[in-house]
Amino acid sequence: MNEIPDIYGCPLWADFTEDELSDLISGTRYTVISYKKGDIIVTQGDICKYLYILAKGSVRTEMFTEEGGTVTIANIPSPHPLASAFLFADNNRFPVDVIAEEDCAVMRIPKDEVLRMFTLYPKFLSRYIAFNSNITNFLSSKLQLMTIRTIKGKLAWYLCSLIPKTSTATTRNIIVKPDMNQTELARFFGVARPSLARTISEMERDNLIKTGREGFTIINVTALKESIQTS
Amino acid sequence: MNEIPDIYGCPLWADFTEDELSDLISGTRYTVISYKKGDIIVTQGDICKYLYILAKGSVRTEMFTEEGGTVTIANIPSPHPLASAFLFADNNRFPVDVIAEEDCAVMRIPKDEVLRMFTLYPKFLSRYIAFNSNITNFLSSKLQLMTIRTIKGKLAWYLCSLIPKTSTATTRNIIVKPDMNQTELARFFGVARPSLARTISEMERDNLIKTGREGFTIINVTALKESIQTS
DNA sequence: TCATAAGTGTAACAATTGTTACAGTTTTCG
DNA sequence: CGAAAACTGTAACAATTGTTACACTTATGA
Repeated sequence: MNEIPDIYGCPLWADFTEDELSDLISGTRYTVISYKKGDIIVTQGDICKYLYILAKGSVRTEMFTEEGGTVTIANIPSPHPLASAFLFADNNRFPVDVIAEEDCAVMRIPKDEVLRMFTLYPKFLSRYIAFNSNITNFLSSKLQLMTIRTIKGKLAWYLCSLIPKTSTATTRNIIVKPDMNQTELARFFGVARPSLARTISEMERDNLIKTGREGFTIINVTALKESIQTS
Repeated sequence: MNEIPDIYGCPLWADFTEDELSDLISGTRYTVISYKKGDIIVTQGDICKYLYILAKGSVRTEMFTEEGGTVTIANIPSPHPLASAFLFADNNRFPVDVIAEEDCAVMRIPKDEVLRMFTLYPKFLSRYIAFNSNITNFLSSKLQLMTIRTIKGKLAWYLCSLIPKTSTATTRNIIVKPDMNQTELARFFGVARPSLARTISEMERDNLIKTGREGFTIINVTALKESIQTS
């Protein structure tokens, strides 16, 4: 395990004790491959026969990280699985290139070994499924947001999603506070920052919301929800 | 099994023989619940403790329940799993309401039973993982498309994705043929049909592509790829 | 074959968002 | 505290896309 020290934090065995992990790894057939900065690790169209775990370095790709990962061509840092969703998909080809952004070490576990690990370590199976499920959930909500056409709709959707469940439908003047500032919110929505600011002003003018240091105040939940338009 | 005839075609056991499926189902603890049209099957925020398989009817998922403020996300036909990605996710709460679009029958398998089925039927496990992986891949490519801002970029991305792998980067005049007409393509891109037609005209005018009965002719692959902008 | 439906090309105008620039406010940190 | 940085509000203008309408072409089926 000394050769691959960085994989401890990998979400696939995040909740394992050191002994469990040691047990899991030592009984598994795998290879570790090093890449120089700029090397192509996998090419678009390659068939995915291994579970790839980035142990060192970072790679450049258009894939998604587990949570908060953006659509952009982003650096996936180690330790992180690289292609967990392609290994068992019916179409198991990489849709993108994966390129070493710096010197990398990649742990490569054959598909049948992964299946064996599933049967021997139910906890690993759970984590694997949970990991992919998390990605699905992240992508779903991201896609939901993207299908809303207008900035007004996106903001309304987002603010509504922040309403505590204890509120009733008729509650007025609900205060919600995003954990992002306006600039981050604009990037999250995929819109230009001044455009978001303009929309906020308009919604304030139309008495849908109020803004202040405490966050956003939703004046009329029903009216706000009605301003969500998906097409 | 007579009570739940429609689940045969469920993708989770699409490749099972009738005997295998019979074996799988008969040894499993589950309940079948009927809903009338309009019934709420699950509510946003509910913790997902079961694998839900829609055996009869169809459902729609909505983001918000209050009258007037509903946004339909998707219609799901039977037989289809309803929440396979939420059952094992770290945040295992439904993000949406699920409402019966017509009279429905839902097969409900407890989480621990699903785990037991995984260990007893590796084939079922494979299908379950494949199913979720397929969803992830579908969502990824959909989201990738949605993040391209311009119609020109979307079309360029799509046409490039249709280029056969045998073509080299320098090949010119590649003919690709979408399996959708212009109207369907516009809906696929999430844009208005006349807007797509206008963009096609502009790209023809700019000598990026040609159109004809045989499909699209990509005049210059490199130039086309450069017109993909993700922002 | 011919009437009808479906699909496509185009134009004028409206609506929305992006871009750029700048001023005012708030936060951070030496 | 006070300067610098980060953040926010706003405006003018450009770019893109949506909406609506209509003519034309192609496919379909009685």
